[in-house]
Amino acid sequence: MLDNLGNLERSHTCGELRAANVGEQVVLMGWVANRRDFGNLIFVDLRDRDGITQVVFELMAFTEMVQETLISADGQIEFFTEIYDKAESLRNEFVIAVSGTIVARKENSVNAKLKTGSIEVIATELRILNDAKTLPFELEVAGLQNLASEDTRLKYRYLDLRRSQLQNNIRMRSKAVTRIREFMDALDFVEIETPILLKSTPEGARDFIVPSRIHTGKFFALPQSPQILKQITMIAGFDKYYQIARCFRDEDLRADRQPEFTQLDVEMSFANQETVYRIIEGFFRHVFKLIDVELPEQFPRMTYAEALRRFGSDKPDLRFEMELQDLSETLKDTDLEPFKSVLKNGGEIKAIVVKGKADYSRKQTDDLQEFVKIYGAGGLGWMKLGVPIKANFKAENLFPNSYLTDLPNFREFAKKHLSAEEGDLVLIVAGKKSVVAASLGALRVEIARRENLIDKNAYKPLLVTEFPMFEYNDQTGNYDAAHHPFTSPMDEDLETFKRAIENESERDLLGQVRAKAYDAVINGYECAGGSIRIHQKEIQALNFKALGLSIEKARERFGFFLDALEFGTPPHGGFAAGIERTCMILCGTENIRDVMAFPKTASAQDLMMDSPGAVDNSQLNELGIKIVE
RNA sequence: GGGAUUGAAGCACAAAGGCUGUGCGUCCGAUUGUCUAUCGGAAAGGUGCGAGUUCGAUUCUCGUCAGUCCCGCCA
Repeated sequence: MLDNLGNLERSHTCGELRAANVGEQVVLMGWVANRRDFGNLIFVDLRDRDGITQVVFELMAFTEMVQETLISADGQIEFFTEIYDKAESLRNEFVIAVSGTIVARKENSVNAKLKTGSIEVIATELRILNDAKTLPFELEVAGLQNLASEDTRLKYRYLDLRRSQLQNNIRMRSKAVTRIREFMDALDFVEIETPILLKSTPEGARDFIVPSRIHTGKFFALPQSPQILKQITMIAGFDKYYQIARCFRDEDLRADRQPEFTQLDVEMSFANQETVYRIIEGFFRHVFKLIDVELPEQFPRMTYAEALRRFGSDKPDLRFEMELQDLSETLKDTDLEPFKSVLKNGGEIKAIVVKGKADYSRKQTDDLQEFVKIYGAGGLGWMKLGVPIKANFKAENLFPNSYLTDLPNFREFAKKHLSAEEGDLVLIVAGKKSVVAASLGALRVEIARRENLIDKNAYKPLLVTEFPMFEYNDQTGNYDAAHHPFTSPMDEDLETFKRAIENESERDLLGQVRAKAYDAVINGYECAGGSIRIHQKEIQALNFKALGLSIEKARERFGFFLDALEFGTPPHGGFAAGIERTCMILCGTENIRDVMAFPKTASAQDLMMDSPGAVDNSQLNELGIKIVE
């Protein structure tokens, strides 16, 4: 029934034949994407990784297209019963090999939708290399409104991956990684592999842990990132390190987050921020050429503080405006609640102006109200600068002196303090600074999405600099490392840093210390992050103290690293870039699963292989592990 | 840990407190210029699972499972 491949070899892929190939004998192999049966004439769309080529099977060779080649010299019509019967038995996703002649299609039967649409293959031999069951879902059909649901497609991931979109994405990713290697190699970086089996350090994200059989009761941990090891390659004198490194974090998933992911991990000796920025910029510039996008030689820069102030986010999407505007000063004497008490408690009042959207309905603003509540905002103030002006708060309380007392004066207020015009919608959030930033920053992005304000062809990179060194932890009352515990404070803030540590009463100064830490942001995605590290043990010791980590604890966790730091550590720094997030932008998708061959679901399962799974008791016994119910 | 949302034939989707249905796919037949073709016919089989309300639930309620998105989390 099925044929053997035998010694047949493929001559072309299904995407490369053109009018110039007319007359050639070719051998194509691939999958049957579609079959159109006309009784004595069958068209098969043959698909491989490269594209689709139309193959023609005729019972009798008498069309004008093939006259010259297939009708015998004496004018006898040739019948091709055997091959034709075979062609009739073809079904979607059968794997076949076709030998045949390339002919030009007549002008009126050219298919402009196909790269190969000007030609077709008249089959002279057909080998059915494998059959296929009817697929559990359709791959790609013209007019198909919706793909099968994602869980079905994830279960049959190998089928979903046949779709051209995923094929293209995974190929793009491969090209990107190749380009990265080219780029790093040309700059004399050394690719060094670091262990996957590491030691757990209870900092940061949850570790995935791996039990040791030989050392019963002890565990390895998978790397959250090769941070310490890459720093050690600097101490080891490699000067420039890189790795395409798999990282593992046992945290909840998001549209752009999976428990395992890949980073370009880079570290350089004798480098300051500028040195690293040049590599980051160069790397992204090089990779984005894959999609014919020329990123600027120097990325725009913005401090963390400025990003938060203007955009309410440390990863602002610069493809659209709608910046946050501060009304705290303007309204400092207001009597209007809750603005008044917010200001009294050290909070702030900020607003965004949505151009031309004064016609938002009550339902729409209610929707937005609910949206900001997700981020902890108490509510959303709004002013619709239409005719008449509408607002969900009263003007007479807004200004204590009441030189503005009626509604039309909102117009002047909005014009003067927010540059808002007739027809605009003003949205206001008041509250704790962090809540205002989070809610209004998210609202800014949400509205841009809803209102289609984002140019899909724009690519806006940004370097966000001067990240804070520490984050206050409400739960423990301590300051945690905002980046990681080896990040260097900024030289300018070194005095503050020391004072905060030496005087218990000035501990809160830690919140003001800035780090030599930075992110690269593209289109609102954090695509890379890094820092200059501490290379002197005194500063490192101070930092542990700031983090509330005793010398003993620090030694227990990073003793080997502290030792290493004492043997002549060069100044060094680096970054890690998210391969998936970068590829998401290159591929124009908003979902990380679209750039990973075998992703997991939002609940961290693999539906294809059904992992994670149980293990045999014998395995557990060998590891000395008991499952507690 | 929490919130939102979805779950009906192989796939997608409409509908409605009482009968479910449509498109695609599948199968059979016809068909020599289609491009996911056209025409005719057929099969298949059901509202994730459990409980409750009800004369009656796919619809309402609760729980649970699964997908997606988000908050928390992600040094």
